[in-house]
Amino acid sequence: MPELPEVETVRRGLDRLIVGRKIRTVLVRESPNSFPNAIADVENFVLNASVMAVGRRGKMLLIDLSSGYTLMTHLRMTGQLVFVGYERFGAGHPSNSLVGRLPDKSTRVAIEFSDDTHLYFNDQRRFGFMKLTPTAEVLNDSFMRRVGPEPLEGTFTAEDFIGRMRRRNNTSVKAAILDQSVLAGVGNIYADEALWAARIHPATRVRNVSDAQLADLLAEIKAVLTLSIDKGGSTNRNYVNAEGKKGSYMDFARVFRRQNQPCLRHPDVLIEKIRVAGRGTHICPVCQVEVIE
DNA sequence: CACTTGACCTGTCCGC
DNA sequence: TGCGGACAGGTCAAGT
Repeated sequence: MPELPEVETVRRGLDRLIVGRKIRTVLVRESPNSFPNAIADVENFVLNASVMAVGRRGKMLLIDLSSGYTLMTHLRMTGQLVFVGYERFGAGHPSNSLVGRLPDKSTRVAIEFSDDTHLYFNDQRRFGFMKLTPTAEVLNDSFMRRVGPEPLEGTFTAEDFIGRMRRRNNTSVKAAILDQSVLAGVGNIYADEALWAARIHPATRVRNVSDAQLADLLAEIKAVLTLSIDKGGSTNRNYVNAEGKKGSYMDFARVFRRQNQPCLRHPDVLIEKIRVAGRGTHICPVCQVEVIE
């Protein structure tokens, strides 16, 4: 599921909902990925610790605890982090809502806070993980060492982006912007959206994209990520925020999952779905023409 | 080294 | 209904 806007939406929700709460119990369901740490570490460094801050780097969530440890959490394709407070007992919450049904069969980790509220890590496909790392060693994590700049930070310039893209001159421009070491946070949805906006065919080799086009592409990446954060992210299938609610960006999507619907620039032309870089890819065949040298 | 492909899992959808 | 296959928001380990 989650790309930068979805992970940032979850982060903002958790920042509001769990900071300051103290962990009373942690239940880990058998899973190859969640909590590979020794149980003793969980008991020593998670139980009775309080949540100090919730950060994000690319698609990685960083839940800092008062014990000096961080819960590094990656949602991968279908992960969810949902806080359940007291509302499940209150009026106005339909019993069939996700919040009302948690935990469920895809719950991998259940954290109970000392005030009887809960945080559930749900993950249908079990690609995601939650792992305990000393906060001082978070930056040594292999993902953290390799991940590229945050696209929405002002210090990330077009020159930086062009330089990083040029190292991937021989691959498709879509594969390049999906590469988290080039820049952080772009996934399949926003790659397609930004490439349509910049009028670049996703299969075009980077070497055949001009510097001016790359600068334009970065501007469109920033614009689409910003818009999506504003809409609470995209719910294509499973994504929900920290309150179990869906995002609305898909109502604004211009190409993603709009195959066989008209291009917003060319009402007579239908969006096509093709395969690029091993991923389902949506294009307007008129706006986006592959440049082959 | 750069680049591509398959694997990791579970669930859903589509065609027969 | 049932069954097989393709596909799904990400990343990494192998392969070429």
